[in-house]
Amino acid sequence: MNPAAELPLLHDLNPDQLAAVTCAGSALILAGAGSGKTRVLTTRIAWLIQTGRCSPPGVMAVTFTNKASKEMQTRLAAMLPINTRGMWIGTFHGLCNRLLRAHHRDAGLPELFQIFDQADQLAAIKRVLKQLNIDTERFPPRTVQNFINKNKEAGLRAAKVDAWDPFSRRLNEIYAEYDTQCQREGVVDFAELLLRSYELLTKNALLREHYQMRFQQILVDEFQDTSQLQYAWLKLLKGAHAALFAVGDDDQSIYAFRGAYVGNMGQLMEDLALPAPIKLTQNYRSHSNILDAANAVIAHNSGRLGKDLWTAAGAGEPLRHFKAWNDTEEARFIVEEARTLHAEGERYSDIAVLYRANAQSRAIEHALFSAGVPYRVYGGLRFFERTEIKHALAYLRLLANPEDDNAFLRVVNFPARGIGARSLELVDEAARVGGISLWQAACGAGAGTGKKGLAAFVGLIEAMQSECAILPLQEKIAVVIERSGLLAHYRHEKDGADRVENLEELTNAAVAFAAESEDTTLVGFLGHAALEAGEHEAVAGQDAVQLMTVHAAKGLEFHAVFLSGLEEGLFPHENASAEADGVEEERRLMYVAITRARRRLYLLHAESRMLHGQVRYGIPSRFLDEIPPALIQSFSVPRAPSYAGVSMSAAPEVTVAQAENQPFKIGARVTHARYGDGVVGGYQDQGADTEIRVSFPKIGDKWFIVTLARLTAR
DNA sequence: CAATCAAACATTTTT
DNA sequence: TGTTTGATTG
Repeated sequence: MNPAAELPLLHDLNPDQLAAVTCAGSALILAGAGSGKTRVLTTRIAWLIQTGRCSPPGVMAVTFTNKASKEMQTRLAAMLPINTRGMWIGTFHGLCNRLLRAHHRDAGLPELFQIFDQADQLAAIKRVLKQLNIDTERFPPRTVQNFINKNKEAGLRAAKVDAWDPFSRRLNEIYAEYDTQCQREGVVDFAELLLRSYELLTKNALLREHYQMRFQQILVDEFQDTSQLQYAWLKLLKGAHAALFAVGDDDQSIYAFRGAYVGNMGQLMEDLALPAPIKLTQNYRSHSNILDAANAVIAHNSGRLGKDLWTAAGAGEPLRHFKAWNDTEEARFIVEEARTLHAEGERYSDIAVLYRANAQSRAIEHALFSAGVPYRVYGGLRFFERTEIKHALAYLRLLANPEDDNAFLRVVNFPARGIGARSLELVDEAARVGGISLWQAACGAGAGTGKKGLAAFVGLIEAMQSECAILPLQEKIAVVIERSGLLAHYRHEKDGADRVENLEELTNAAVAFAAESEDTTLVGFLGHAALEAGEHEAVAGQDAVQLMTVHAAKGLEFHAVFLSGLEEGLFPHENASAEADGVEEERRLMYVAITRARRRLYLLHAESRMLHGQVRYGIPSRFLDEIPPALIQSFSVPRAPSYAGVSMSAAPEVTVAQAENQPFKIGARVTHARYGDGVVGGYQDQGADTEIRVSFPKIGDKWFIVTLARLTAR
């Protein structure tokens, strides 16, 4: 036994984990799904420090999500008696932000530079396009945004981009102008955070050497998702002597479309002359039937680093493959099965429904909703992305940095204060001619001409500025949402109650931020808002079925997983076949999906599915065929071909089971599990299902599927 | 300026 | 099919 294993913190690591944790120098860890990756990462940091191999300030640990970085910090705090504050633990973007804040002058940025999120970036691009008088039909803002981000992620400034054809040349001109605008306004987008700090370290030898000296141990999570620029950034920081500990899984690389480059794994081995990756293949999550299925599917990919997952747990249940006639039946199956599982003692929150595309959630939500089964959909708008919050943040940004034209435009006339397109055009003109910001132009216009609205707006911002100057963060926010008129505006709006609540919640967010980060500055909070859009997760304590895309499920696990829509064209998605290695990436996505399940996995496919308002007939996904049949139990519900979607010519079975289809008389008083008392308003045939309309006094009319709705007579 | 309407459109999205 | 975007209109 390795003497190192005497340390309590290394107890019950398996041999591979132990080898990874205690390895010397740089390493690539190939960490399969559910193999204890996070544990290895945090234990290594703790081990490095406890054995005196590294001091806390010598550690940098990089993740992709705030969630992952928080989890790492929490676990470390539990393992180490010391404060983890000396370490740099955070996301790529968070750490770059930190670097640029500390050296803003060297990076050529104003002290209070602001961060654009995707939406801000898009708005800024639209402004550039307008200014350059560019036809947005030929150059859609999204295309421009992709072009800019792709190039930044590849480390290329506009001057370095190879643009030969007229189209890319024009795109590149827009890129250049966009960057100029950002620089003028003192804002950086997400990709810019990376590129700017990379350039800072490249150009500034003193700084580079300082950080290379400081960080002796650099650890990276989800290494397969790094972009080329991120990898270059890591290598730069690593320098000649530090150790780079990269943990990742090439089989779970599903973000190529966002610039992730799996090739970095092979490149790392080559660059650092590493012998072979350390493979963590023991899975602590799933039964072997599930793992065997995952292994079999992913084996169809080429160019893998290569690994098979195994488990000490038993075979477990077979996978269940359900063939539904259509998406409605698929959804109904999920509901019934979820209810059964729940009745058997499973918590709803341990059940997940995964799908390839968000649009698939609707049918499932509808069925769950009608049946009164609690559920939660991941992936909607997050807190800091809500319009009312963005408005409030824009006011705050304007206070911190009046040059921010994006923020200016967002709030100059919101709430409406009589500043129309005409006035704004004049301001815009003045700004362009004078080479000044909209804010400066507005100050001039407000004072000089008789533009009352503008003068009032300028006065308002200035008043808020002086009023807020000495207030603590949360009071600044309170003042801004009040004085700006945002609160009043939403209070008067009919459906504004939620928005008012969110605005008030913003002050709480500020308090929480100040407490957690010990940063009480406005700019600190704004950075936090841009880099951490807020939680996506379910409210703790609420027991609900989890609905999400397969992408969103990465890193999560559930007792039971329903994988819906396993049809050619949907999963693998039809667009994927056009992309290089597209199908292989879809297969990795399938691999991620399968490995989410602990005990039970349902594979669902529907013969016909309503897609974009049209019935589409799908053949079962090739991925189903790639799973050994011995692992699968297949079944379906026999059904007469009377469903309109299946056969247009078949006569509808109107006379069958009429009583069962319409269990309540119209006008009957019923009670619903969720909505309480109501009155039956009518019925409607919806393909295979009959729907019932119930009027609730407070809520209004609701439609339910008769066979699913939990209605009782009263 | 808000409200309404037709047209376009619909993978995935850690920051 | 359902949502989002933009253009038109009162």
